[in-house]
Amino acid sequence: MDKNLKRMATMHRMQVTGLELFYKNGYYNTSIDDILKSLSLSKGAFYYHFQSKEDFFVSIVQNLIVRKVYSMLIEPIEGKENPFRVIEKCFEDALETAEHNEMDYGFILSNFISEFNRRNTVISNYLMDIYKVWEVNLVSILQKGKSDGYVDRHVDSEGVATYLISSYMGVRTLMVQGNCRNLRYKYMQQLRHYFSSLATKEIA
Amino acid sequence: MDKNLKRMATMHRMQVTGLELFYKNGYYNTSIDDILKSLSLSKGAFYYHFQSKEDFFVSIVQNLIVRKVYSMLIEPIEGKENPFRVIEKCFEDALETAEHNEMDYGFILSNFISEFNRRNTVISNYLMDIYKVWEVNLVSILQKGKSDGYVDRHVDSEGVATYLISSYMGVRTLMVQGNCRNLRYKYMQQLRHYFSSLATKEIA
DNA sequence: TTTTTTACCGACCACTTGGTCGGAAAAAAA
DNA sequence: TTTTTTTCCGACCAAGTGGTCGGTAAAAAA
Repeated sequence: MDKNLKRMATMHRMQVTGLELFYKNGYYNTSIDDILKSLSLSKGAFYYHFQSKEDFFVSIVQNLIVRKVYSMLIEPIEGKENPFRVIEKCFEDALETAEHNEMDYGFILSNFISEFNRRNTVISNYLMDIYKVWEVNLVSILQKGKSDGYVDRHVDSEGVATYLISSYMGVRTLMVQGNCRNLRYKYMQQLRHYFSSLATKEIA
Repeated sequence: MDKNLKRMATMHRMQVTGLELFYKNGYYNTSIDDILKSLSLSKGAFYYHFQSKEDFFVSIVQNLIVRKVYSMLIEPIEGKENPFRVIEKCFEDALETAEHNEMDYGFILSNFISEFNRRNTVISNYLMDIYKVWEVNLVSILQKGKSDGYVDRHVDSEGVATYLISSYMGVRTLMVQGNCRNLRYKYMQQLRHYFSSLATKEIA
């Protein structure tokens, strides 16, 4: 069941290069030939492993994109500390990584959600699944933050999660055009401001 | 200089239909033939009026997209009232329009910025020009809000503008996937929350 | 060793892409 | 009316597009 190593290896190579180009040029602006050329592989190899361009992309979403988002935005948000500080740190790190990445083309998830919105519901659904996990994760950490006394009890966790995701997706889109450092700084500052309005009002 | 009415009319028809399809399917996923077919016009007509697909799109940006963004997000933000209320109203209206639009494919400006990010700098620049006007407009109304006593003097207007634009672009992207009503509600609620943390701390 | 399966090649297919061009209606100018 | 200019037609082009398919090395099984 795992003896098909060659198979897995080739598929993985294709997926990695595929994602690279799809992310860089967009799905519709990247041909299978482009990917094959940069891998020195042939059409036959591609259609031996994947049924179609769409099938190929779905496999990329489920294998690579999912992991990227998890490791960058979902897994770092855990622990019993102050959720505001945790999210802050997570976003700051993510933005900093993007800022220092010479090859940044925006937030991968948001880019593809935007590109496939209403144009390919199959792919859209897979992408939205990742989004939902992220959202649920944010909500749960905020809820825990309430019982831990960090988050004001009147706060609407789902609303906050939506707002956080929205704003993050937005800055990431803007950051591609340059001026990242400034954008990140301004964004983080306002994020902290926003958070401060959600924290428990201490009388200390 | 304005006697070329026929010319202007045909060009306008092409631009309107072009924008429709570009917005719906994306630039790279829409061919000139698609547009021509839905207009019952020929290639000759197209290349008589426009030099290339790119030139065509630029003209759409400068003639149609600019106006859409202005009328929806820039012009409504004027007046000497409380900037928070004005922006709130403007965003609420914009989101409501989107929500009730059966043919909504997201925020037009953000969609194209995302699609052309780093892939076509010429078009990107024209799009970013619109973004900048929007930003400047938000900043100036916030600054005025300070002297009018609505906005706390310590607030970083540019930071707020960035945060506002980011979050707006983000929700609009999310709204395409449905659940718009809920998203809009949650977003607006958090926006108000955020604003409340920026308002002058009255002791009344 | 022989046989079978896996993995890959690359010519080929029908179709679409952005773009060109000679010409012809239609409209305006003479 | 004739001439000129404007507007548009549609056949055509080279270069792709996603996808198929008969074939073939290499690896695994017999």
